[in-house]
Amino acid sequence: MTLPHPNMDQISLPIVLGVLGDPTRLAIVRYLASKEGVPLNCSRFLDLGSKTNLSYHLAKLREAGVTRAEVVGTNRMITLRRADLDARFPGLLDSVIAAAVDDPALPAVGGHDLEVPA
Amino acid sequence: MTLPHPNMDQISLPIVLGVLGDPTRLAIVRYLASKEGVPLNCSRFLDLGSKTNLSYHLAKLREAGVTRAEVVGTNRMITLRRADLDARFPGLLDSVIAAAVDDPALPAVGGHDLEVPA
DNA sequence: CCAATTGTTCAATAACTTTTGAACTAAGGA
DNA sequence: TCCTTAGTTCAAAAGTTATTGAACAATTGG
Repeated sequence: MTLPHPNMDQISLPIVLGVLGDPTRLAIVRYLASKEGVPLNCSRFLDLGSKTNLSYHLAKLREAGVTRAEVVGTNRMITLRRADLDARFPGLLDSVIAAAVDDPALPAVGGHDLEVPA
Repeated sequence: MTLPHPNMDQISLPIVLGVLGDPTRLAIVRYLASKEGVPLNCSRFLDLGSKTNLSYHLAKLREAGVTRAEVVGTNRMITLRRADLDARFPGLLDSVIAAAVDDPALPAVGGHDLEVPA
């Protein structure tokens, strides 16, 4: 019931960079960073692709050690592994996120903010 | 006689990350960083692969905007585009290089330091 | 001019990555 | 229990990337 994650010292620089070298995954990371602290479930990202495709990209991010996925009922709550990444590769995540925030070519998540109903 | 390079505003974050997401190319960048200021020709990197394969990887780095290649006689002198990368993605190159320096899994360049003969 | 040096290009192949749809599992609510 | 919601797995197809060797081009030095 818990999903496999690398532990901190198993996180590899080339693998992390390779995984981040994809617009869909960079958009996921950017969105996670913009909602840091809030755990988000997978369907939050459906703007970026089909359910199956997101399952694939989210697995890549998790297996690389970029995100953590917690199983909560039928949901998987996704968070950035910021502390681990900062410890392993100081400054890397911050600079990637800062650059991603400014990148108009990346696809966007959101629009249909279902919260705050009335 | 001059090779094609993207100009600074054409350098793309996902492409740069993708290109750096390869151990051979990361090793090239790490070595360039360790010799910053010194322009190096391609054969400096032959420890990392065949001539043909290096030509491929060096072209990837150049086309992504990570390196600059100047034609000098029959040599191509390779340098990191540090100023451009720092301006476009502040902190990114520094954090990647710092992490690469500490990565024992990356292949190494050097050993046969031909300089300083006697 | 000839030969050596430096690096590129080309075509082939091998190996990986991305995307898709259909089928599936697992939990939760009516 | 049955239905819905959330997400995974699998296999196939499509696309991309990495690696190789042989052939090529350009410059330099003898």
